[in-house]
Amino acid sequence: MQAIIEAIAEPRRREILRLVRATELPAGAIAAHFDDVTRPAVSQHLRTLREAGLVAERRDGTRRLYRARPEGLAGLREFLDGFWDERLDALRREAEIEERRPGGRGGGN
Amino acid sequence: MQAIIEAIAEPRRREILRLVRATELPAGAIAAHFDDVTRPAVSQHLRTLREAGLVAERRDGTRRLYRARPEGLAGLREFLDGFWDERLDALRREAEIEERRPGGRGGGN
DNA sequence: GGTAGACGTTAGTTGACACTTACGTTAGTA
DNA sequence: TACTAACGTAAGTGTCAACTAACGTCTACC
Repeated sequence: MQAIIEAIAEPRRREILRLVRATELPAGAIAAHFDDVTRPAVSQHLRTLREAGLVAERRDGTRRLYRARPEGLAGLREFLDGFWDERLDALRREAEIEERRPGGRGGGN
Repeated sequence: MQAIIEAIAEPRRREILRLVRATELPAGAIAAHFDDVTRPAVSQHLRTLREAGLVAERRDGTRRLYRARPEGLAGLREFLDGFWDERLDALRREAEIEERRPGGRGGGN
């Protein structure tokens, strides 16, 4: 969970994710897409993404092909959804308490 | 967008968000919840969260009350949803291309 | 007006991390 | 085997952010 958020917190890694979102790409092609960063730097980003479960790696000769793994974002998505759900639950509880109060506004919206 | 992700990338800030998710709390009460960090540090976190649109601030005398603002997470949610949607679109396009190929596998799943 | 309480802000320090350069590793090829 | 291509890895460097200590700012209350 922490690894996932830290991984996508870096703009460069989000850009990499977009590159391999639809197409499988070798590390070299990914690195060639950036003209202001070296290949080893991209390699390190790919490692971070892989350890966070956000990309899958496949060997093909001397090349390593990467593709996005959207399931890896499931944890983050659940965090967001859960945040919203529990927020709604809290508001609902407060509304019920309000409703039970003598002279409560009753019907409200 | 970048501000939102950086804000929730810090574990301490996520904990603060959970604290004010259902209840409105003054800064002092939030700081008192942590025994390994000083009050100014919490104050700085609250500023970061506020600038990212994740919490709302309300004055009450000398106190400042904070509450979560789930709408602030909408941008991040859209990012995740969009990521999934475009991924599915890409897979669908590939499937169509496969289908048009002479001798293509046709209806496959 | 003076005092106290509840905060935010500033200056300075320290640890983490993104980056580069240099090197190591593996697979294809003559 | 020797050579090359496509990578990952290690060591070192600079920058940024989370933290603390000290200070400044409001508001309530006497």
